[in-house]
Amino acid sequence: MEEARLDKKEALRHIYLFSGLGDSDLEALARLAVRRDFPRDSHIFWEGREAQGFYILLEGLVKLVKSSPDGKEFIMRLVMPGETFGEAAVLAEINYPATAMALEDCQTLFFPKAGFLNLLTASPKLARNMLATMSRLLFHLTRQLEDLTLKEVSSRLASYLLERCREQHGRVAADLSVELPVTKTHLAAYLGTISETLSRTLARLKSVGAIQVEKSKITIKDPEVLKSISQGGKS
Amino acid sequence: MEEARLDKKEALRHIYLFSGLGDSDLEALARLAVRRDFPRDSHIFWEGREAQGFYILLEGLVKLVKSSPDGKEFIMRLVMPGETFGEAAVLAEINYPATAMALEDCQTLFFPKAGFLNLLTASPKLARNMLATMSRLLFHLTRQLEDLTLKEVSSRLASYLLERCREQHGRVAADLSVELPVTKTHLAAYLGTISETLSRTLARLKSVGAIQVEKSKITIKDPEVLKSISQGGKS
DNA sequence: CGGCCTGTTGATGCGACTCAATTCAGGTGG
DNA sequence: CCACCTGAATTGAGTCGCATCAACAGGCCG
Repeated sequence: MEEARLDKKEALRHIYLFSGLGDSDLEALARLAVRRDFPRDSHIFWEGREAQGFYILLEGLVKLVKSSPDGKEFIMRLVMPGETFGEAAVLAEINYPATAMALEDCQTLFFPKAGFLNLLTASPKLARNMLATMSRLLFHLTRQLEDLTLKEVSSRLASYLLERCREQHGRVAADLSVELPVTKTHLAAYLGTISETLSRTLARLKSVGAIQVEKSKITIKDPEVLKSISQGGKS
Repeated sequence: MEEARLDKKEALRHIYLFSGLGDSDLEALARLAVRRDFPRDSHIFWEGREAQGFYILLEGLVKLVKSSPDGKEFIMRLVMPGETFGEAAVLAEINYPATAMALEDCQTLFFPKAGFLNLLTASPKLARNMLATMSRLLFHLTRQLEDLTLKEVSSRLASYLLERCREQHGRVAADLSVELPVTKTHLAAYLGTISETLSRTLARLKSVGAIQVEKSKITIKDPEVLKSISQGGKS
């Protein structure tokens, strides 16, 4: 038991949300955290349900989705290891705004609402980190909103590829490759479209020499063209 | 000067973000706040600029917009008196995510970033309020994202009307009227469309007997039909 | 009166979703 | 090892929603 808690504490140290916290805070968080694992394709929480707490993803891949009555679904966010999800619902009296589902086998830490709120009032640093985290989320959502309303699919795809490239290599240049973290069908749902359209759009980008596609690895051949398309230039 | 500060302090008491704060916190906030007024059609801040601080709208109407190179614009949010805007950029090291513009003559209070961050660490209650505010913003944005990706214009319009009705009357029923806070062109930009399409959609809702339109006052005639349309039922 | 802005209505075209058929890859079991 | 099945990806044809372009009516104000 002691060992397990120490492990948890060390793991927490490397989570962005908890960076810079003192030992006593980390210890309290470790005591609070509950290990919860989810098999592939299982649901972690449902949109509209009362929030019990939030999660940190240790290992695996999670999608946060909105779905419409007639079966279509939109992926709000893909959660990668080290990131948190379900935070928003903990802090206001609101329900989970989306459904969370494990796309791979997942290991998470769960933080119950009440206990976490206590820690939050006790630790100004934690509160600051939380505010920063939520600000970045907000920023991300505004970007998505902008893209969906003002840009067409080819622009959104180009933006996505450039962003991923920057994230994976720190820069954008010719012949750098981007590995898609999910299937193309999922990517389509993330970009607010459907797999058929994504397929056609990828083919179009390939035909103008902007990219090269093999399986789920996409290689950027012409960054300039891609940038121009991402800014709304017609493809 | 003393009088002015006392006035400011009293005004702050009724802002949601500051509710439940102690006198000393309010006083510090009042000392920090700077009165800034903006004439109609003037810009308050620009997307992409470094955030200096955030604002509380005391009087007037503000739109937060994203605009594309080719002139189209999308209204992220309409800010009403008592609400804050520009908060997100203060807490993470990010720039303003949208442009703020006064749609009417506006009176605001401005809170410089550095000073506010100090207060934030000193007052757990303020931090909690801030987190709750941002959570609600996040919730609102996720709803917008959902609507834009999964619903068509008629559904979005119906949702908007129902929401406004609930907000203005506390309930939804036949013969309740909704007063649009902005021009129809602005509403169109808020719903992610253009004025022509909005005009046609309103006409269609009117022709099926769901609503009645006079100037900027819209009366709900058939709540059931409206609800059905808002959930994606074809109009 | 003559601009100017808002709103409405019509005709047209484009982007993207739908439906359907086919191919392909991965995994399973005989 | 091959036959089989399932889900993913691709491609084509048809349709629809909505943006675009254009013309015009009404209200407001200098």
